[in-house]
Formats: sequence, structure tokens, C-alpha cells
Amino acid sequence: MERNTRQKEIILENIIGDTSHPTINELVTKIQSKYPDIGQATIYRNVNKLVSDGIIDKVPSSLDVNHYDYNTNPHNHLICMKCGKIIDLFEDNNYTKSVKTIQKQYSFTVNKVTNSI
Amino acid sequence: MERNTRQKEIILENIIGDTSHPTINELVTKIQSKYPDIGQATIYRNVNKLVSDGIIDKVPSSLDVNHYDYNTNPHNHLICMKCGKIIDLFEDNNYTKSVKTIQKQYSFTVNKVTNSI
DNA sequence: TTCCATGCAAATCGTTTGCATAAAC
DNA sequence: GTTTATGCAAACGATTTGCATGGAA
Repeated sequence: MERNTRQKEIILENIIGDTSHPTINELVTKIQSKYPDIGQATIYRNVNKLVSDGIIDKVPSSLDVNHYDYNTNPHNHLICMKCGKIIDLFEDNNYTKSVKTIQKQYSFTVNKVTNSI
Repeated sequence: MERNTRQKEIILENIIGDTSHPTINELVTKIQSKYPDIGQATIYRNVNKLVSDGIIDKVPSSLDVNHYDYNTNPHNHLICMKCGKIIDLFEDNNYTKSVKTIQKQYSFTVNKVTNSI
């Protein structure tokens, strides 16, 4: 049986509402700056669990570090393979558009669209 | 000035014509089984160079290992975020289709479309 | 009181790097 | 002969794991 802990609460709190697609490392820094007593293994373990439970999304990047995203609204991502920049693509504006249209609209080459439907 | 070496030739040969989107590790195994004298650092260095030269594509996967793809024809990829399976999407059939159409056609949720345009 | 979750440190995995040697040119 | 590329092993960074301890139920 799963138990509720202070750590789990704090970790989820720090992901919800964060629209910056943080890396694990950014989450660790962010959380430990407020709660230095929370170990990074705990953060890794909980973030992984949130991903496998479908609460948050793992967003792979071109730069070989994963980013994490809490998905209230299902959406896609436009990710730059050179610099790693991530742009959200929400259903109401361009989710239904073709890849070609999307890449024209954003005036760069579409390399990857990640979503969380 | 760049030099042509036997290793470079062999490494490129072993990527061209490989449509299986191999991981670096699969390439290392494949190449070293035929040419045990080629070091893995050399394979890493050359594969990275081929990527930065735009000869081959790095295809990030859900499983935290990169796959590599030699792109004669520009195309997208459909990648399963659970099992890592990669499907090619060529321009002539579905490249211009919307994400929604694509995911209906393949009867699973579109998580990521990678391409090499 | 039971047993799952945590914190720490060590281990692991994939990848990169330093350096001496080999081989292009 | 000069200089880049290679092979090896060590180093590195991100992530996972083992284990003793803490704390939820």
C-alpha cells in the first residue's frame, strides 16, 4: 500500500504550475533550495513514479536531458534539436495542424512534436 | 584538414542501409563483431560527427537511449513512449497529414514525431 | 507495530576525454 | 615530417540501487 509523505506532496507541488518544462536537475535545485533535507534520490524516485502513473510527462530533449511537464491540458511540444528550446502546442490553436503548417508558422524546421494526450 | 580513415568508412557503411534505427550500442556491437580492432570511442566520435555534419539523424527515444538514422529521404518518426518502437513516416504517404490523422491511422497515441527535414 | 519511503553513499550506465601511438597526407 | 585520428583506460555526469533509519498507517 502506498503512503502519503511530506516529500511527495512537496515534489508534486513543485511540478504543478511549473510551465517551464524543468529538467530533473532543475527540480532538484528548486526543491532543495526550499527543503534542503529532501534527498535527490527521493526526488528522482517520485518524479519517475509520477511519470509512470501518467501524472506528469517526460519530454525528451535534443540535449540528452529529460524535461518534465505537468499536463492539465493535453498538448504537443515543438522542440529545437539544436538548442533544446521547447514550445507548447495547444489543441485549440495548432494541435490539428499538419507538421508542414506548424513548421511554417514557427519559422523553423519541425524536428520533434511531443505530446501527452 | 580532415582525414579519411578505414574506421570512418566502415562506420558510415554500417549506418547506411540500416533502417532499424540502431542505438549507438547496437552500432558498436554490430561493427565490433566484424572489426574487433575498432574502439568504441572511435565509433562514438564518428557517429557524433556524422550527426553534427547532418549526415545522419539522432532520434531521441522514450527509453533514454539515442537511436541513429541515415536519412536519404527526409521523413518523420512515430515513436512509442512506452516501448520505444519507431515507425518511419515518409512524405509521400503521411508526412503532410495532421497529428490527429496520423494517430488514428496508426491506432495508437502520437507522442512524438521526429524528422530530419 | 508493521513495512513502505527516505537519505545517504556507493554503484551503475552511457558517454566523453586525456594521452600515447598509429597512420593520413 | 607533421598533424589528425585512433585505442585504451580513466573520468565524468546523470540516474539507480542497497541498506540502515525514519515515519505513516
